[in-house]
Amino acid sequence: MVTRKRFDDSECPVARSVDAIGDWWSLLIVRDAFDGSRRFGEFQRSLGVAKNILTARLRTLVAGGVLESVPASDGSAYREYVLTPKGKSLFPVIVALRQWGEQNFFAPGEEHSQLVDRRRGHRLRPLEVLSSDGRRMNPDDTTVHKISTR
Amino acid sequence: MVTRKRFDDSECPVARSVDAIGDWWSLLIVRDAFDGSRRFGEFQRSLGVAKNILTARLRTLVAGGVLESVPASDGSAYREYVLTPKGKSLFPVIVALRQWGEQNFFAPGEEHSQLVDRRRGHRLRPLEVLSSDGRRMNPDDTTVHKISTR
DNA sequence: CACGATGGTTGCAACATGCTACCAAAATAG
DNA sequence: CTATTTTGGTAGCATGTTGCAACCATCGTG
Repeated sequence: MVTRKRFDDSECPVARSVDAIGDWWSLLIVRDAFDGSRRFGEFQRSLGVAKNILTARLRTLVAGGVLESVPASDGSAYREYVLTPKGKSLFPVIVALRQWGEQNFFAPGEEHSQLVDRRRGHRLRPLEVLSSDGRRMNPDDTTVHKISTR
Repeated sequence: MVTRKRFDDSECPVARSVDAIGDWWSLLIVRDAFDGSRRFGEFQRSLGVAKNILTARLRTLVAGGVLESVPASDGSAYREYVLTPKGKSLFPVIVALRQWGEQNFFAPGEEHSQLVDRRRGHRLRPLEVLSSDGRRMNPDDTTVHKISTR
């Protein structure tokens, strides 16, 4: 169980997100789910994580509505873990992490896995933070309003 | 010290990113840095984290090139922690986490902090994953190429 | 029905985290 | 200049989390 820390009461969406997926394994499980892993054993082999930890993480991800447990697609009696819509909406998070890693942890020319447009095989455009009227936003161009009623 | 796990050898950029910032506190420290926190005490009060843990996290973030320690901007003898260019390039990651949190962890109308365009005070446009030719990409529209020479 | 594969659970050792107390240097008040 | 407070840490210890290995029940297959 990932114990909920001190931010139960937090009004910061980042803190709530981190609370839901912000540990080492959860994010990688979600990444594997995007890459097509569905079965317990697939995640376990792909990640090399201890089985009890994987059990716990899958449970919290299901409890958090990121994954759901469904009957196996091949008709067997086993179950599979698939992304919910909420889980799929993590796509920009995973892409952002991937692009940051590509830019910062690989020497030029060093090999690494790569996320591409399935139809054309091209790399994706780097994510851009845009204002509501489409201007590119750097960190300094933004500020946090502490409270809003939306 | 955040012990490096089993992915030293990984070719996946997501894993390397998670290894650098993928624990509960590091991401929140980076978020606070984007929001203007610079001093040890600022981070500590804002996050409520134990001081020894904060010390360790700041050290690993500095060692990882995400933050750097500079002389205090007010001329005092203390030091401050500021984002490096590598750290600033985490902006889309933080924004993605924030938007995911906003969409999924708050009831409609519930109050929460909000990141806005400083000039106009408007909310930011939701991040979009785009192909190199500008088509919007859903998870199913993409695939992972295991290796590339870039 | 026997046997391997799958998907776990359990117990324990090692490690990371959080809390409290402590401390030295820097700033500040008098 | 001295006393006190603030800042930015360390140190020690209790607790929580993780990783590993062993075990086990169910499923699928021959």
